[in-house]
Amino acid sequence: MAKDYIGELEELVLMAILKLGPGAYGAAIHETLEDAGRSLSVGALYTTLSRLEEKGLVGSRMGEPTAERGGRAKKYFKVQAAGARALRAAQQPRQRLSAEYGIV
Amino acid sequence: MAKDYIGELEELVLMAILKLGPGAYGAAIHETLEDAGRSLSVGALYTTLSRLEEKGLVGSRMGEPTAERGGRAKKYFKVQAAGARALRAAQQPRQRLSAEYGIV
DNA sequence: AATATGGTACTACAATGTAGAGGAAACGAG
DNA sequence: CTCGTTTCCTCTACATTGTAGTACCATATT
Repeated sequence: MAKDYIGELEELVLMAILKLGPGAYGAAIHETLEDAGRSLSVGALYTTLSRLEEKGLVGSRMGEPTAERGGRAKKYFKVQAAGARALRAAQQPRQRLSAEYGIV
Repeated sequence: MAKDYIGELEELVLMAILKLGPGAYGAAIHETLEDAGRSLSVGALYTTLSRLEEKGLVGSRMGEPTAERGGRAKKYFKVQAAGARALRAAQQPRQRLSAEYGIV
C-alpha cells in the first residue's frame, strides 16, 4: 500500500457513513456533513464517494425505489474494513501531535 | 473568508509548529511529523509551509547561523492567529461527527 | 403530459500533496 | 585557502483531492 493517506473530506465522509450506519445514502450523508459544520456541494460529495469506492474504502448497494414523491432508488454506502483502517491511520498522527499540548 | 478549509498535511504542520513552539524550523518540524507517524519528504514540507505562509496562517523569521558544523541559518515558523483559527475550524466537524460513536 | 421532487452521475478546473534535484552557507581537515 | 561534508532551504513538475455546476433519471402530483 504505497499511498495510504486520505484527504480531509474523505475522512469526514467515512465518519459520516459510520455515524449513519445502514441508512447512509448520498443525501443523508450530505445533510450530516452540513450539520457538522462542513458545507459542501452535492456534486463534491458524490465525487468523493466514487473515489472512496474506487479505492475500496467503501462499498455500495442500490436500494429499492420508495413510494415517495420523486422516490428514486437510493445508493447506500458502508465503510469497508480497509476504510476503517484508513480512518484510524489518518487519525493517528494527529493524536500523537495533539496529545502533548491538548489542542485536539 | 470564502475558502477556510485546510488540508490534512497543512493541519498536521500547524500542529507540529505549535508543539515545537519557538524552536519550530523546517528540519525540526519534519522530524516531529515523522515521529508522529506521518512520513513525508522535506520538499513536501517546505512547499506546505510556503503555502501556509502565503495564506497568512503562519509567519516566519530567519534565525542566526549557529556554531555547529554546517550550522546554516534556520527559518523559524510560528502559527498566526488565523492559523489557530483555521486549525480549530478544521477540527470542529470531525469532533461533531465523532462525538456520537466515539471513533475519534 | 407537464411539472415538481428527491435523488445520482458526469465534466472540468482549483487547491493540496509529493518528491527530487538543486542551491547556499558554515565548518573541519588537509 | 579550497575541498568535502553537514545542515538547511528553494524550485520545479506532476499526482491526488476538493469543488461546484450541470445534466440526468425516476416517481408523484396536478
